[in-house]
Amino acid sequence: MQSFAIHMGKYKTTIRDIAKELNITASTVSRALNKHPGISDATRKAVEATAKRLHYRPNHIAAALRSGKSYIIGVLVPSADKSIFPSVIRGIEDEVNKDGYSVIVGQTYENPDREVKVIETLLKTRVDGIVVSLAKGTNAYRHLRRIQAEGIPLVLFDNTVSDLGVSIVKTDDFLGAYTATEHLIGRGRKRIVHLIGPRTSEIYRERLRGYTVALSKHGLEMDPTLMIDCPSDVQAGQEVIKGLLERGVTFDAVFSSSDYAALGALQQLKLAGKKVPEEVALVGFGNAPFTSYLDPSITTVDQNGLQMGQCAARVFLEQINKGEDYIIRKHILQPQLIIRSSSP
Amino acid sequence: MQSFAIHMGKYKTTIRDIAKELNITASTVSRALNKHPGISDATRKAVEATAKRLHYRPNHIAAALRSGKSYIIGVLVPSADKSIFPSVIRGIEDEVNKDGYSVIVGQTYENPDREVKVIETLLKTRVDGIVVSLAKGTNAYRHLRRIQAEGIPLVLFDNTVSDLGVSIVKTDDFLGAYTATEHLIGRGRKRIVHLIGPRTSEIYRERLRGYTVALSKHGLEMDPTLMIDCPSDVQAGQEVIKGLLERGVTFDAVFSSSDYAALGALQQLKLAGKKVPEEVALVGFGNAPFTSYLDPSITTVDQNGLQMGQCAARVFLEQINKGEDYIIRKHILQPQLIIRSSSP
DNA sequence: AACTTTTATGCAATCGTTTTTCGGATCTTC
DNA sequence: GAAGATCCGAAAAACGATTGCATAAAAGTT
Repeated sequence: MQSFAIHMGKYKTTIRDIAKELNITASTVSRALNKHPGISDATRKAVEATAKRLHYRPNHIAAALRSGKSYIIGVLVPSADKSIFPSVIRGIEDEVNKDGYSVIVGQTYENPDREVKVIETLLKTRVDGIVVSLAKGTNAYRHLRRIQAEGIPLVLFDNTVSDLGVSIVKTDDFLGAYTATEHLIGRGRKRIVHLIGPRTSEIYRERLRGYTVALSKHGLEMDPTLMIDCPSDVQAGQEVIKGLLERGVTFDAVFSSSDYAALGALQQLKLAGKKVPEEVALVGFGNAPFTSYLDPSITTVDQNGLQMGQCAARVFLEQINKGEDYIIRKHILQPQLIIRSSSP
Repeated sequence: MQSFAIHMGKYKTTIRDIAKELNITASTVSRALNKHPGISDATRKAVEATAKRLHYRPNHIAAALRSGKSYIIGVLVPSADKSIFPSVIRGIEDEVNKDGYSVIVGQTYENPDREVKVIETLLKTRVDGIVVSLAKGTNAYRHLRRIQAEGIPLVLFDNTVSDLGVSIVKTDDFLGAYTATEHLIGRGRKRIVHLIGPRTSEIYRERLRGYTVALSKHGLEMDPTLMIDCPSDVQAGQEVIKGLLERGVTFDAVFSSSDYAALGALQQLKLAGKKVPEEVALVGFGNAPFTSYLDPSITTVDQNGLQMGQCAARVFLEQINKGEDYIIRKHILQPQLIIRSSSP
């Protein structure tokens, strides 16, 4: 039977099999395998040896059921392949893997309804914690409260909501935008267009605030015709800039709240024969990989997704380990302005 | 107790609670919830109603333990944020979500040892299937055989290995490379450099073959000095082209086995004052997002990651549903040449 | 009315662990 | 050599669902 089992591989050896082999009980095997104190070195070694010999593979599911810990955490992002999210996910994975956790990634595709649904399936899977960057359109928070109510550690990152009594890790969007705008002002630009992202999300409201505060601090006029709502994609950036040029609006710089819109802006400016950076300087936000490849390469604000992910993971692990009385943390990460050819 | 429970949220209601409430047994509740035949409509409705009222949430873990199905599948890729993998993952997710599966993504970072380890943890998690794109350096397949031995559906995609008796979904790399090379020849190019990717992976061997067959088919000389091994990253592309230019090698086109190396090549050519495409035409492989943003935008071979993901997912689902006697499938997807400014 | 069949539910075992409780050795210590 | 103390390990009860088998009631058949 046994060698048959090994050959077929279908039969799974359990701790009971190990126990039978050694004439001890399953409980002893369990404790030996988990290095509990109160098990002699001799039996522990024996158990480990036969476990190896029988190709024992622990059944996480059974362990999860009994102990109530699945060692899986859910990470919910708008899109796993956009913006900083790939790096964030990697950062989280790297960090939690060390403690034996696996990661299930869910994507909302910026759809609030899907956000609710995916969280529901994560809860059914009995994940040990949930790390979320909200969809841009999310404005109700029942699903998040439910997570809290279940007593499951919840960490928000990047696109967050403040007044929920939950741990948060995010970029200092205000500071990033402020620094970027000030940089343009320092280069002598007076009429700076700002492409505002979807105001439903705190991120873009903060970036807008950074822009306006920088202007007023330096005594520059705040012209509403230069502050334009613009989704975070290439096409939208193109259209907005095209509209400005057609209407004959004059401007000498563009600060876009996203790299994608900045790219669209760049394309449209080149098309219209405007020299970048000579006639119009350009700054994006996010340090997307392509920004450094463009011609000219574009100045942008780096958010360090890897670090954000690691930080979020550590906050999560802290909550897990502290249990009931964990402390709610707010980590505001410093963004960094990366100056490139579009605003030298 | 109950209202307290609802408020605290910590107490999880189980099927037993529902059963007690209705004076029936847990088995009936289970069957009602799973829409088994042989449960009257009346009790099914009643069960569903009280389930809702008590905020019942099925415990996937318990179900998984008993039924042996976790409804989780593992997807293993070199890096979730590179090349076609983001799209592939999305494609897989979209498809398997429909059937109630969740996805755990593992990353190998192109490290064969890590590949073995991650597969081991996926097996411990008792995933219902594993979908893998091999790391470039992988050349032993014990870990894959183990998956097969356990009787767990395995699907390889993109970077695969043929002689393992396992389902495969991949791009026709030969055809892609052949088409790309022929395209350059058709534009009158005679001395075409080929940047060969890591030959440990079948992908790059096939692309090389496509290149050579196209040359010989059109009676062009096969010059070894133009066929250069080159890792798939920007810097390597830069270095190789720089070396060629310094050594005074003449060439009028570059066909790179990866977009990243192509990008490096482009940068170096521009730096050296070579006009692209006039003096040197350029074709990449993979249709990475940035290729269309560059100046000039570069011609490349699109692999349609989304489709590949969906296809892999469907193959997997088919295996799951067929059970023991599933058929091994090989899907070879047609790549598409996308002609842009770098080789108009 | 006495059967067979169908339908709807209950009973109890099971999945593979973890964990609490408890009992029996072995070892101190006076 | 007896009373504790100390260690190891056994027994058994969970965890929350699924499922084969049994069975009672209802329905159908002649």
